[in-house]
Amino acid sequence: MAKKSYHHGDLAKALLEAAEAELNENGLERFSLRAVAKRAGVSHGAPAHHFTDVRGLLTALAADGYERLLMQQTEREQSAAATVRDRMVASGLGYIDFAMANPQLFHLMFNSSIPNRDDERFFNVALSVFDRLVENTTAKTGTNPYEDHSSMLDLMVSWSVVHGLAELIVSGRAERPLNLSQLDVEARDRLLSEIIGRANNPAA
Amino acid sequence: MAKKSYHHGDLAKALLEAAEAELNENGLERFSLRAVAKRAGVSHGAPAHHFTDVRGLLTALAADGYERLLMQQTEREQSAAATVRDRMVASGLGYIDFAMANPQLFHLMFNSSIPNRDDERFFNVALSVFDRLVENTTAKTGTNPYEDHSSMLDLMVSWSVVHGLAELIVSGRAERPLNLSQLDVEARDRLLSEIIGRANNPAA
DNA sequence: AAACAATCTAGTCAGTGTCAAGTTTATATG
DNA sequence: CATATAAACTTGACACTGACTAGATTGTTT
Repeated sequence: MAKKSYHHGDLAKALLEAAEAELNENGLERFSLRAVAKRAGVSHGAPAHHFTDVRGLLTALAADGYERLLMQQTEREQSAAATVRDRMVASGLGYIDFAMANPQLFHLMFNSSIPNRDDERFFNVALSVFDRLVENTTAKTGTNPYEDHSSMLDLMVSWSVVHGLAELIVSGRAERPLNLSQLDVEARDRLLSEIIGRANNPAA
Repeated sequence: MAKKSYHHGDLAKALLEAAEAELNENGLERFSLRAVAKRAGVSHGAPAHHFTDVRGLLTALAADGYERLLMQQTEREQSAAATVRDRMVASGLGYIDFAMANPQLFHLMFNSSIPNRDDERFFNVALSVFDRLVENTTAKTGTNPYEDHSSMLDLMVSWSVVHGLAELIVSGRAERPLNLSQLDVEARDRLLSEIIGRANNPAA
């Protein structure tokens, strides 16, 4: 805990926090490992002892992101869970919540080739996000997507519309059609729920 | 045309081609302006005279990408245009075609903050991609999305599912659920059409 | 033929990530 | 308790990056 000692105490954690702060301030494209080290009050060579290289650090940060994404979905599902279909929509809103609250981290997790997908923790936590989608789809369609092709197509409809919405919002492309920035939280939720809901309609 | 002369002839074009080749080989995250210059057979300072800086070069390349995206959509629409709804799906398939054929360029266009969106050509050509979506939606719903809120929601459903699908495919995340790599072109088209079609169903 | 502008080269600068070697501290072992 | 060993951290070097400057070369205009 002592800040002046040669050994930091919990540098790994401090580096992760510094990395996220740097990410939010400068974006992934201007991300600098040396700036992270400086922010954590440590020399530029120090991070290597905890994360090997910049890829290792950002892989760990991205894995943390997936855990928080899952939490955000859980929160939404629990607070607004009535029907199975409502829970599906709520899960999607949690996904979009996370993206809007952590755009740079979302970008690192989904649009970057920097995180090492073979990293065990990254792989497992990313898979559990997909697993949740499989569970919700199973509850909605009554069949396991892995066993029923049509159910898997429904899963991809749900995932695609939510992920696409998140991407279009985060990149600013949804602003022109939806004017999200001028809406309060409730109106925004209703709007996004309506879009997700329309995409998830049963076949006509 | 003479390669040995001091003046290149059409260095701007050559740089764009070299940039795309570099992009495809190394990806956006390892993209190097100096490597582009070397590939074009020119010194590392030369590109500045045509594109100011690396951002200018990649903005121009991204703008080219939007033009080609539009062409790919037009091709699909013309070859498979029966009903209005079919044309909508075809337009989406063109979008995905482009993404799969040019994953790195797609990434530059949609997931990067490098291109300057205030650049006039970039802005206009990106807008015309959206305009086409507005036109198709108008034809499908019978009302202009800018005037009818419900029509705009339909537009966002269409765009989100197609863009989301493209992102999930390009990033490799659709492989586990869909096994696209093991399908031939026709089967893949049928599969993607089915997903896009389901999302665009009229309200139940 | 001469002036001028456009094009391109070459050198320099601050900044990047990684690597190797050395220093300091914590921990385990006798 | 002393000492050996491992872990944590610093420092300096290296090749590379994009941008900037000054100067050399060429095409165009007058």
